Formats: sequence, structure tokens, C-alpha cells
Amino acid sequence: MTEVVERADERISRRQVDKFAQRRDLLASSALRTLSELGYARTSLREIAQNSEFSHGVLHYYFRDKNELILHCVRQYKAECVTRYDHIIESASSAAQLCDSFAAAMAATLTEEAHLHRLWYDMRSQGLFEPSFRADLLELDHSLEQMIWRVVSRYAELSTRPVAMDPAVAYAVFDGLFQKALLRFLGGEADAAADLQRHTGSVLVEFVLGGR
Amino acid sequence: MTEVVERADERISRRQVDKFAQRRDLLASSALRTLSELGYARTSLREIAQNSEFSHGVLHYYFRDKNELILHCVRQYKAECVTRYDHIIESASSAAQLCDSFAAAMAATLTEEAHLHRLWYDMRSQGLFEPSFRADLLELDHSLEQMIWRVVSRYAELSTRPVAMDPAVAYAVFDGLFQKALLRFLGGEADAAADLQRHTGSVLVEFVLGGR
DNA sequence: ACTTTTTCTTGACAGATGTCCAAGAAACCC
DNA sequence: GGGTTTCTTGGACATCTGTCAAGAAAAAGT
Repeated sequence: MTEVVERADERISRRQVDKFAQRRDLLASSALRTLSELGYARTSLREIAQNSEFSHGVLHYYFRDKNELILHCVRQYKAECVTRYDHIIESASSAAQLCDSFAAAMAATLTEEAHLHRLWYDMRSQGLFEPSFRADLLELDHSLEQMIWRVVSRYAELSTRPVAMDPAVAYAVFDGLFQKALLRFLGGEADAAADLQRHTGSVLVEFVLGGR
Repeated sequence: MTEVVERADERISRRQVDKFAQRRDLLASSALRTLSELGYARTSLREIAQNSEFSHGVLHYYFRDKNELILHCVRQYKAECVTRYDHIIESASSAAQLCDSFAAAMAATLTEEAHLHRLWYDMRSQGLFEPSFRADLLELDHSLEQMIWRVVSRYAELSTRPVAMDPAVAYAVFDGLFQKALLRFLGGEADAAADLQRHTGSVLVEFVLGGR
């Protein structure tokens, strides 16, 4: 194990730690790909290894057990996705434009990253059963809520009006819309993305700021 | 097999068919209990049988395979739950009362039937991966949307004002709120039910009918 | 009472799964 | 280049899985 850092020659140790962490991330990426393809229930360690350049034994060298690997996947997933809309927030110069960009981005990620999103919903459901997942999942969910809140409050700012919603309610409605759209999209319904875009825009315009 | 009904003596055949269907329902109930306890990923046929009064072999006498059993569970679950709020709709005599009753009922079923609800979300996530589940899940989801729509439109009627939301948006926000509350509730957060009740009420009052 | 049909149990099967381990390969250090 | 540490492999393990089939038990039919 190279996880211990306290050593005389810190350069070497640090390098080893980095390499160790790098391998963990690499394997977690393979796991993420496999999980998003098959779902939690159907993903085995051997399948994950086959989607990587290593053999199945190596997984227990870098992770204590399957749960630790999956937790690592969740954390890695989080780091990438909670800033999804931030560049839209920063570059929008009017409320209407922010609204359009946000709705378009929702529809785009629905179609382009559908498999990753379905894994997220699958994992969140697993958290309802497996207590060891719950803390991380709740934290990630909270980060997503904040991400939505940044969009919503920036929209209100550009509209020079206050937000009329709780962060929790705002997240709930967009999350609910997205989830439904995902189910429809994967079911082959061609309108799913367009409907999501339309619904997203109308919710932002009509409800987020409350009655006028 | 007694599934064929076309026989001279229909009384007998009918009785056998009924008994056959009855056993299927009984076994599906055991399966439902097991699934809601362990989740889809961790539920085996032997575990289901152990939660019933039969041995594991009988499951393949009444169901072709595991998928058929689970599909039957989903359909049975649907029959019970899509009318959950109908008596509230019928007995409410004012908009405010309907709002309160609905919010209270949401909070009540969250705490009392949490395990069944988590199974629903688990199964809906499975539908994102397993195409053979999708049709039933989409249909059940649609039924739930209609159930919410009945509440919302009755609330508007009692308020003598029109609904300002799509059925899809209305369902999304209540479903999103419920899902989040469920995760929090199972995570031991004491406020989960109260927050759900509060959020549900405020969404109904402030957003469903749009700006005044 | 005897036969037929329906229902249920038991054990077996082939394959998959998480985990561990011994041994080889590779990288690294002096 | 020899010795040490780190990394990787492939196989073994015990257990669990869905499925099936043969026959016991129970019920129905005559």
C-alpha cells in the first residue's frame, strides 16, 4: 500500500500516492461506463474489469470491496456534473437568454448523456435501500439543488425580481421534469427532449418568480 | 395449466382460473414485500419464496420467469395506489381543505408506506435499463400523473380559477418533492415529512393556479 | 375406490458473483 | 545488476443465482 504519505523522501511517496489515486480514478471511470450501461443491479466486478485494460483481480488492490469502488464512482461523477450549467449562468446577459440556454442545455444533456443520468437515478434509488450510500447521495443531491438554485437566482437577478420558490421546490420541479423526460427518451419517444425544453422554459418564466 | 378457459364446463374452469390468479396475486404480494425490503438488485426468488408459505420451485409454476413475476408485482402495485387521493378529492368541500388534506396525506404515506415508495422509485429506475419493464412503468407513471391531475384540477375547481400548469409539470413537482422527502426520511431526518407537507401545500397554493 | 389432474417440494444443474491469494512481472532504488 | 517494493495476473474458493425436472402430495373427477 502506498497510501501513507509520512516518509522521509516525500517526493517519491507523493508521486506514488498520485499514481495510486490516478489508477483509482481510471478504474472508477471504467466502472462508471459499465454501470451506466448495465445499471447497478447487473454490474459485476468482472464486467467492470473487462471494460478496462486490467484483469478483475486488480480491483481489490485499489479498492477494499465493491461498495468502496462504487462510492468512489459517485464522488467522481459528482465532481464533473455539478457545474454543468455554470458557464451558462456566467455568460447569459439577459433573463430571456438565460432561460433559453438553460432549457436548451437540459434538452442537450438529456440526449447526449442519457446513460449517465439514468445511472444517477439508479444510484439515488439504491440509496433508499443501502444506508452506506445515503450520505454521499444526499450530499450529491444537495449539490445539484445548489446548481439549480444558482440558475434560478441568477435568472431572478437578471429579471430584477425576487425568486418566489424554495431551493427545494425549484430543484424538485426541474428534477422531476428531467426524470420523466429521461424515461420517455429512453423509451424512444421522439418528443421527449423537445417537451423537456418547453417545460423547462415555461416553468422558469411562469412559476419561479411567482405571480406578477 | 388452467389458464385456458374454453371448456364445456365453464364453472369449473372458471373456478380453477380464479384460484390460479389468486395464487399469483398471493405470491406477488410476497414478492412485493420482499422487493420493498431489499430492493430490486438484492431480491432473489428464493428470498421471495421464504417470505411466503411456499417453496422456491412454485414460483416457476405460476410465473414463466422472474421478469414475469416482477411485472405482475408492478401491475398489482398500480391497482392499489393510483386511487390513493381520490377519497380526499371527493370529500373536500373547499380549496383550503383539499390543500390541507392532500398535503397531510402526502406526509402520511411518506412515513407509513416508505418501503413501498422506495420500491416504486427503484423499479422506475430499472425501467431506464430494462426495456421489458418500460411499457408498464410508463403506463403506471402516467396513471400517477392523472391521479395528481385530479387533485390539482379539483383544487382549481374549488377555487373557481383555472389551472396554470401542464399535467406533466404538476406531476413533476410533486413527484420531485416526494422523492427528495423519501430519501431524507429514510436517512433519518426528522423534518422530512413536515417539510414535504409544507412544500406540498405551498406549491398548491402559490403555483398551481399561477399568478393572481 | 380408483384414476386423472392439479399443485407443490425437493434436489440438481450450470453459470455467475465477491473475495482472496500465490506467484509472476514490472518498476524502482542503491 | 541485484535486491526490494509495487503492481498485476489468473485461478481457486464458497456462495448464490435462475431455471428446470422428477416425483410426492393433494384435489378433483368419475
